Amino acid sequence: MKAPRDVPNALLESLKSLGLTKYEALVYIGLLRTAGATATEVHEISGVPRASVYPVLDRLVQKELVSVSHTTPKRFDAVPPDQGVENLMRRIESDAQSARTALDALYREKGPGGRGDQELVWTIYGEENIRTRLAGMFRSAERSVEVLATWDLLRESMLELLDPVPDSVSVDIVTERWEGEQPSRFRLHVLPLAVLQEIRFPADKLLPYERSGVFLVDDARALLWMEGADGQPSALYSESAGLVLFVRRHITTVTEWARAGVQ
Amino acid sequence: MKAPRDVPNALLESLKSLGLTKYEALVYIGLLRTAGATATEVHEISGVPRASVYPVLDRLVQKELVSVSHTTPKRFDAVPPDQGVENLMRRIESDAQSARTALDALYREKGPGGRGDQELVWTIYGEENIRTRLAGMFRSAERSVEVLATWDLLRESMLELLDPVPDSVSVDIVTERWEGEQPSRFRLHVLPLAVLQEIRFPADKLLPYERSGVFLVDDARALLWMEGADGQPSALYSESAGLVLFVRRHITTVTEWARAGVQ
DNA sequence: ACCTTGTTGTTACTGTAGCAACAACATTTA
DNA sequence: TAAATGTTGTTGCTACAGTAACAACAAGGT
Repeated sequence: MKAPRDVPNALLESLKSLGLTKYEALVYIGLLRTAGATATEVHEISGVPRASVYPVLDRLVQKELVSVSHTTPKRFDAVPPDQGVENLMRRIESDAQSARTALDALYREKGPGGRGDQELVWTIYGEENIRTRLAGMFRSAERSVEVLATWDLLRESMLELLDPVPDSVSVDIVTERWEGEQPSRFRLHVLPLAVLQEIRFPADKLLPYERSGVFLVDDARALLWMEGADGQPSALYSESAGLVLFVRRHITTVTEWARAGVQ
Repeated sequence: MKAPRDVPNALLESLKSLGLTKYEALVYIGLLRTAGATATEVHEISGVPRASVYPVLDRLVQKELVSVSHTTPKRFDAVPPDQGVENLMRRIESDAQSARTALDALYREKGPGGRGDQELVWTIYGEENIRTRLAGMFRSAERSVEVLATWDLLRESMLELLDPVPDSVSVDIVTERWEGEQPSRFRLHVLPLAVLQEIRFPADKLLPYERSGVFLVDDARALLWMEGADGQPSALYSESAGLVLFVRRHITTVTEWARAGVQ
């Protein structure tokens, strides 16, 4: 009779998000460590009240995580972890798939119309979301793409997104340094930009170096990539004249300053 | 102001298993159909109480499913469905991954020992689980593998599992027909087996044709593949002398009958 | 200016469902 | 009989579902 050794809380949370309850997780974990246990043994190992063990085991069998013996008393055994997790994931994947198609049908009903994008400033959370928004901007560029960003950000997230930009579109990139081959496709400006480097404010406090950047397409759509101290990226996107003008000025001014050696 | 058209219940369930609540699902669906809606509009579209809309939207932003504008009043927009679903799946996948490794660590602690597999009859649910058990049996075969199964089952699930059987092990396969090339690796017995074909019982009722089969390894470990009328496969596995002997007799008898033309 | 009207965003409260936890009891096995 | 098994019912708890009310603010009319 092993002790109901306590289980890392993170593991319980993970299993919960796979659709298990606390008890189901505890019982499954307990069974992994003891093959062929009776219900009472499961209770002792997992710390789950004995009366609750029976319905929990039923559910776990239903979810294909444990198998049952035909003895009396019944004995239970856990499916190996990698396969058990896969059994759970299979259901979720299938739900995800059907949700995707059903949602997509609803989504296509409405055209891209609506005042959605005009004259509003949107905040976008999550790197993935920002990247797809940027990809959409670049793909639909008609005249110009202007980029002012830290090298870290460019290298990690940007360069591949710039591939789909049509050839007829001019691409200007401003950054503080460049490693590796310089692509001829873009007009590249490597400038020692103070705004892109470490900053002290107030004078005695060093602000952490962040990945950041601004992006302007066709002088009409702008995106600001920000990154909080926690490393969570977020962005502002807008087609409003106000923000576009601000970004326009920002890029121009910073470039001019750097060129003039103001630093 | 569109009607809060009711949403297919299956979709709500799918989204719930991806970690959303009912309200979160309704609001997200509503936003997919109306770009840049205010909180009140979201309330009208989704049918979610207006007061509940605010915390729900907060959570959706947190989960990277919607973006927010910086106007007053705030306006909200949904991330496109395929990407939204992927944002949800990313979290789940990562949970699954960490769960897998953590569980595996626990799992390896206990050796394969224990009375787990001896003298007990186990029921295994789910085709995947049965297949992995069979794979394990075949892989560890030392002398003989005997298979008596319907052709449907053999073709769909079995043949690839037999690949890892060591060369020194004799493999006997009994089935009611064979399509395609006959492998020389196995001793093959194609016999018109009544047990594997349609059966009437009682005389006027036709039992549905099922995929079924019995498997015997080294005369020591047996697995019975059953399939209920609902098509859900399940299996019995045992190393007990009783069941092994039963399967031993079953295979022998059936083969003898068929050979003698008893039909 | 003032009052009205309607909307926004927030807070508090009630109801409900599913799970967690406990107690008691009938049934079987030794 | 004693011990363990399997079942039922009750209670508490928590997160979500749903309702009501309110302060803050803007627009419009007199």
